[in-house]
Amino acid sequence: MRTVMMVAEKPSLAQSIARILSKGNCTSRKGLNASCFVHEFTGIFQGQTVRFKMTSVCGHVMSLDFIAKYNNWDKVDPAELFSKAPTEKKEVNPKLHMVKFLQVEARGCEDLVLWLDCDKEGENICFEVLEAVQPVMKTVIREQTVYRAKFSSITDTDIWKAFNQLGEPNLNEALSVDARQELDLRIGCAFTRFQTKYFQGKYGNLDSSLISFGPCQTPTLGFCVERHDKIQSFKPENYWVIHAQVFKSKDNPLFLDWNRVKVFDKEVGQMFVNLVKTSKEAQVASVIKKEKTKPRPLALNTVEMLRVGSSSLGMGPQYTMQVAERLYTQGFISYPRTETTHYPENFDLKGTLKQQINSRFWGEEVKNLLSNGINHPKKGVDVGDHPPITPMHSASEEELGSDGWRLYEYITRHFIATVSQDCKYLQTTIAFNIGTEVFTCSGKTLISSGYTALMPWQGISLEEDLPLCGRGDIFTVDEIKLVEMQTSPPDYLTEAELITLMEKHGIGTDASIPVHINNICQRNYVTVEHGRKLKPTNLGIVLVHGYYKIDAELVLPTIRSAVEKQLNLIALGQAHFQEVLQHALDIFKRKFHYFVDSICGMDELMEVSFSPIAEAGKPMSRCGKCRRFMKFIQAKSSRLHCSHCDETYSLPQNGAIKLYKELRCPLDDFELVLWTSGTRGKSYPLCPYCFSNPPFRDMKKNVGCNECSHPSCQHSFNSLGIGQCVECDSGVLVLDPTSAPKWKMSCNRCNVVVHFFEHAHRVQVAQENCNACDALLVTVVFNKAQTPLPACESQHTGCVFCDPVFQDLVALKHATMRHPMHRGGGARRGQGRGRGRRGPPKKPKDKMAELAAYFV
DNA sequence: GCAAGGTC
Repeated sequence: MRTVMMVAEKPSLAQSIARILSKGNCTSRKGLNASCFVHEFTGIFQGQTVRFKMTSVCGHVMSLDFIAKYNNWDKVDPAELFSKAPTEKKEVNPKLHMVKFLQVEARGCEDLVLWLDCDKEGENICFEVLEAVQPVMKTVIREQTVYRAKFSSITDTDIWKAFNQLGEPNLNEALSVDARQELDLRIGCAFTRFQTKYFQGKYGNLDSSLISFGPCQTPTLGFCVERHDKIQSFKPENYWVIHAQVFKSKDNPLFLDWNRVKVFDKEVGQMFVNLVKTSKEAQVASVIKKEKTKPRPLALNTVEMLRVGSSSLGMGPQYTMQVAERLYTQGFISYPRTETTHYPENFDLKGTLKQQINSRFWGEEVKNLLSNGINHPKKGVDVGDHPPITPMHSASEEELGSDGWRLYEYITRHFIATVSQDCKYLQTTIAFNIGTEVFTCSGKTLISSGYTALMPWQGISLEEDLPLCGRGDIFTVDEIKLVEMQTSPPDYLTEAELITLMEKHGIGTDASIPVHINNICQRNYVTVEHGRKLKPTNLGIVLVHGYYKIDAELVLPTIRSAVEKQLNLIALGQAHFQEVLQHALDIFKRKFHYFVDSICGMDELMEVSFSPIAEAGKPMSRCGKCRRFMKFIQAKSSRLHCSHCDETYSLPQNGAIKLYKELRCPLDDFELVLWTSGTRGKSYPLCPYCFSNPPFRDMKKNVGCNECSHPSCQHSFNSLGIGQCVECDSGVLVLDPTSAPKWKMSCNRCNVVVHFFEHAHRVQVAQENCNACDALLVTVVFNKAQTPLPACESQHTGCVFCDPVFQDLVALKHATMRHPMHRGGGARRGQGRGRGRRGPPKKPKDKMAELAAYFV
């Protein structure tokens, strides 16, 4: 039978669409990557009975990157990233084997129906899918075999409509996304690498190890700094108001507001006070009663949820999304990433409501709504992506956990509020004439609380009851005074305000806004203060002021919208992909060169907040080139700096660094340093030069002497390696010569640490191998008086893994069980991830012979 | 190590 393959953007949509098209009659199975499902059913396609296979991807299949050699920060000039550096598409998540999965499922299919989300990104993913599956699909001679389904919501009507009006994927829209990806990659990486390297090499106490730049994150930071500048430049101003107090009966005084509100001149204020004081009476000029409405909220979309999460629940946007994601995958709420604020026409409002009928918190309101009739939701915007966020299932706090419950509670209350009545209240305003001036006071009385019963934090604050009175009534003036006040500065931006600004200027999307905000926090450009207000750091301020000084467009929110306008021309078929891309790259390349040439402008600002690298840090190890002391700089990313050679050498992070006995690397003469991790007590020496410039082809970057394959150096794993790691596949257990008297060997790849021979006087790796397991033998020397060795021997040479004499002196514990020597005989019982038989232990080989071919 | 965009 002819098979039709259909692909959606995510597993949940594949399921929904399959359920609709198969009328609930499909069989489902897991795909080979365990994330995606395949739903199969029989149906009619182009008047023929066919087999449908509905599956999905997980967002983008591919992502763009430079080819590997252009990802070396030390060897590539960032300017090359604008044109010279080739890019390639890589699988977003190689572990998912998405291409393979799609190919396995598509093999033999005759037709492909693309059900990706109906936006430009979705269109782009269509072609990613297409490229993966087309080579394996069955070739048939037919006018069209690839179809695009365009749906505006996930409802039976819309899905069937889309199915019956299949079109074709839009290449231009997909290309506009390709162009956006390439621009973002080239521009972002070029600026980020240049800034990072430039400032890292120049300032010692920078508090970020990465000085990133991006067309979304930089304007986001810009908003925060803009507010900071407003606060800084704020000049308080004095102003004066008249406070008036009147009464009808003395025990019920009324405080009135002046109709002119305030004046900025004290003399003028005093003049008005004098005019007012001519009268001892206040005459009621009018009493106006108005019925007012506070409207129920629109259906909930992502950004509104993020705003409320931040402002009312105290949860940051990134965290709110994590919690929402969990609620969604557990089936408690609908899909949490949507811009839509309008329920689809056939949305089951009552059904959704009924699920909440037994809640002890809002069950009563729900019952009332169901028996008295629900209100029509307000008309919102339907962007055609996903329905608004609603509860899908009743839940309890115990099931969801504290934050999960708080978010669920909000989403549910919000949903019920959207089908509740508006809040209605009566506003009474009494106007008084006192002398020549008019004063008012107003009060509110509730007519019906409506939806605010569910969202009490939005309830109107009721003021004191006003006295009953009518036009012409006379009150006694109790007090008139001129009060001096001061204008106050604005406060730092709250996350909620920032989200609003980003949304308004089109910076990021519902899904990426939290990521950008999180980025500027992680890079230490802003800190989150009390009340989730974002306060820029010195670094953040200097960067933004620097951009303003050099090229303000780099930080203005228009940077994105201008580019997007151009990209849209590609999508509309009015401009060619290459033309637009080249044009934009050209502009940004020039901007980049201008920025590089003008960087001293930013330096002038940096110097105020940060100290030059030459002044920072303390002398530690000697440079192999000039034999002078290099300085150890500990700020954010620790490194060594040689002020004489003006070179900076990076070091491993998250641990302590100290000089290693003034020992030197035999290759470059640099003095070795010792890295010690705090928690696991692992340590290894490293050469500051080799760490960034691996001397051997098989040595990775950023590793210590314990992974160095130098054939004879006393610190390399050739000299100190004992045997294959008991846990990982590629590591070697290396003796830690600094660990005495609590001797240990640790894996040079993973976290395994093996303690042995406590209190031994000396532990040395011998030349011979163990006959049984091929590991190198170890010679241990104990103090004669306290030796744990049999027959008061003070010295013994044997295999750490196999020698019975050593058995009680090596704390191999569970790790032992997986060593080749101890395999079999049930010893591995309960040891979890069995890997099956492995090859013989990798003993450190003698590489002397290979040396010539080896050196780079 | 870098961007922004999908999604898990």
